[in-house]
Amino acid sequence: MNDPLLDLPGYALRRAAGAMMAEFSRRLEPLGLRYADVSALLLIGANPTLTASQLGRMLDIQRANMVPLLGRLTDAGLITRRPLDGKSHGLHLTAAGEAKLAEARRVIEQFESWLIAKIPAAHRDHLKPALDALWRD
Amino acid sequence: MNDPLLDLPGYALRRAAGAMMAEFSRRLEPLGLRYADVSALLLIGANPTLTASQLGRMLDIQRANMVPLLGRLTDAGLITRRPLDGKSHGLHLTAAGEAKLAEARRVIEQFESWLIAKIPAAHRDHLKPALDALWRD
DNA sequence: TATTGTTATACTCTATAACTATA
DNA sequence: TATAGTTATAGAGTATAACAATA
Repeated sequence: MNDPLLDLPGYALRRAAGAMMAEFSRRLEPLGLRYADVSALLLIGANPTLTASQLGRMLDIQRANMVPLLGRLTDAGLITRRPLDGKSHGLHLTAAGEAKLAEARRVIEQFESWLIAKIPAAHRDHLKPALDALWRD
Repeated sequence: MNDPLLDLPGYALRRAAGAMMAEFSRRLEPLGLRYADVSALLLIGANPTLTASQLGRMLDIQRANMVPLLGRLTDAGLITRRPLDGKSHGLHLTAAGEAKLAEARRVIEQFESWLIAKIPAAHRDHLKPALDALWRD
């Protein structure tokens, strides 16, 4: 079977990302979290009083789509919202949120190690800078 | 603003893939194609008499989800289906499909060159093998 | 028995427009 | 005027179960 897609870096990028995110989601399932939830928890934990809009900009998620995400985390008792002024609300981890984030950090650490280990040593240190050039520049 | 996500290769992979697929989709828009359409056209063009199930396995798309995709390509007059036996159908490009694929190939070529050019030269040759290790092994 | 093509369905993710209230 | 938070909605992508017909 002839597969011309296998020569294309762009296609490899999409398939690799899909495979890795599927694996990451599988590892997060026991925690009852999706990967968007984890990235939000990480940023809220690292930046107390972050607002929903700021968080959305950092994650490149539309304001409107933050609503169900933050609602989910709030319903799960992982975050609270405290008014900063009349229109903004600061996001904060609850004790349960801190605990869940600690669990998530362990999953992340193991997942990232596993991901890196899959890459042949000769190419390993080049992946992160190459990827960063594709989305941060 | 503190962003611990920026240290994670897995996060960079997801964001890079998202950014690149968004750009690729933008470039395909004038052709009236999505990237799944293009990958299907490429594989059908390279493998006459490929069946829908075989194509789905190569693209890692469920059989059921091939139906709307191939229906779209058929409605656009880009492919035809000819019975191979009582239950399988071989997929073939029409003349319009060949022409559209030729256009798509030019878009792909320019896009892939642009993508590669974004990567610092020192890391450039390492990206494809690193990505392949993540989804093909 | 396994596979092909298909229908139906549901869930996730993403994008846009519009509204209210506040800065 | 611009921004924050929200609602509603629609489009994609993806996953599962089930079915009839055929290998």
